[in-house]
Amino acid sequence: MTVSISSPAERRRNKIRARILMAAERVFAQEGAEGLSIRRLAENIDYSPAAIYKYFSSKDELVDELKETFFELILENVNRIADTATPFDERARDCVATYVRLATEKPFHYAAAFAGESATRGALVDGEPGFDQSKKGQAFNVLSGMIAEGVEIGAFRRDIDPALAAKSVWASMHGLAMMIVHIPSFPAFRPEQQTMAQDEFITLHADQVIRGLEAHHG
Amino acid sequence: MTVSISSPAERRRNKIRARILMAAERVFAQEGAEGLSIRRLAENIDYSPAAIYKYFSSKDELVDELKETFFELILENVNRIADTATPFDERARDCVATYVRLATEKPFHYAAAFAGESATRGALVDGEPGFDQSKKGQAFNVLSGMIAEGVEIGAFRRDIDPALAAKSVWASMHGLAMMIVHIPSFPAFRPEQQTMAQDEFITLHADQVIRGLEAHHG
DNA sequence: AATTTTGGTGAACACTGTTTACTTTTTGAA
DNA sequence: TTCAAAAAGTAAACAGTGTTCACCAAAATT
Repeated sequence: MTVSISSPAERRRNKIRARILMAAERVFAQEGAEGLSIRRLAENIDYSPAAIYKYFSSKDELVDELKETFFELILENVNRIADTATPFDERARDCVATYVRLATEKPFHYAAAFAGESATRGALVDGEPGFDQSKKGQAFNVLSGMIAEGVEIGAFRRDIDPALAAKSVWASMHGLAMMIVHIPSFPAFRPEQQTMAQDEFITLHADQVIRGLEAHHG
Repeated sequence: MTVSISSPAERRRNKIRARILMAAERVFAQEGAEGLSIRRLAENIDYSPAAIYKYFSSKDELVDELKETFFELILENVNRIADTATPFDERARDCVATYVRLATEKPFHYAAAFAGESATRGALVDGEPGFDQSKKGQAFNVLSGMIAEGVEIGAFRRDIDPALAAKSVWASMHGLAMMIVHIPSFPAFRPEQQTMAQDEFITLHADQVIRGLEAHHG
């Protein structure tokens, strides 16, 4: 980590950049990428639309920064849980559940974080250059590490390849997250249960996913 | 099923509707919803943009029909496999794997089928009115039925609620499908393995998901 | 045969992201 | 402190988008 010495000009610039991002964050969180228009954004901060382009080369770049910040939040939370002293199984389930819960709290961020990927730069597979640097990549590594631990201590099947299994688990998490994001009432059975059932269901799903990894010493 | 007797006028109308849908399907399959513009579409079939609106009330409605047709394909395939005489476990895994494979073959269709949901009409949860009529709903019911069968014959844990478990399994399938759709190289480790690894991985994932349901008689 | 309904159109509305040419402000150096 | 160069900001336009409206022609109904 290098502490970059910044000139006053630079600091001023970053301040405005941050102000743009803050305004963008507000409307993006509530209306998503389509609802966030450069013109509206510019008006919110009393600038002309063209001014935005002095700070961001495109709308995509701007949104990319919102997404990265969001995944930073996910990473922090997952990391914190992974370092806990609680029993292994509980920790694992907690990670999965937390990931999904955070995703559902900022549905637009989460959906956009994956949707835009193929369009822009090379994306989200380990081995890909820069993957380990991205917040998403780091989150994956935490998951992968936890699974490796599970295999070592004998909680998980011995024949599991942690990197492979991590991808499978991630896919399962991702699926539930996307379901809830796209269908807010998921997985409601009856309307009155909605939110309660959702939290319970996340735990159930996490359980199910982890169970698929567990070793069964008869 | 009522056989609707159609007047010549009606038949002509349906023919043109179908022609529009076909042209739309072509570009949608390759460029997605954003790439499909009413103006381009109109030009392809030598109509004026406004003409489209005599057949579809909006672009969303047009795209909705493409999505429904796509899920019809998924339903047919899954149904066929579910009715097979092969061993239960194999059938279950096959269903999951096939679902994911079809999704990845028409990535735009699949992604759009879920993305648009929250915006348009009420969506994709059993109990919701019209769910059982939609192709998606029917596919869900097949899955749910298969799990119920698994519980009955003792292949799956006795404490499983089929409707709940089906949602969890679906979420897991959905997750892998979306991962592959959004990140075509997923889950590649090294570039040269890409497509082979993808098919293998789908099977691995399906295995993992089903394993989470299985009973373990020690 | 007259009338109503349907099919089709060109032009416009209200948006979108982005670029260009231009002006003002700020900065760094002579 | 003056002066050139760089940065910040803007209005206007470009090239798109989905959609609507007024209008006309053709087909279907009465």
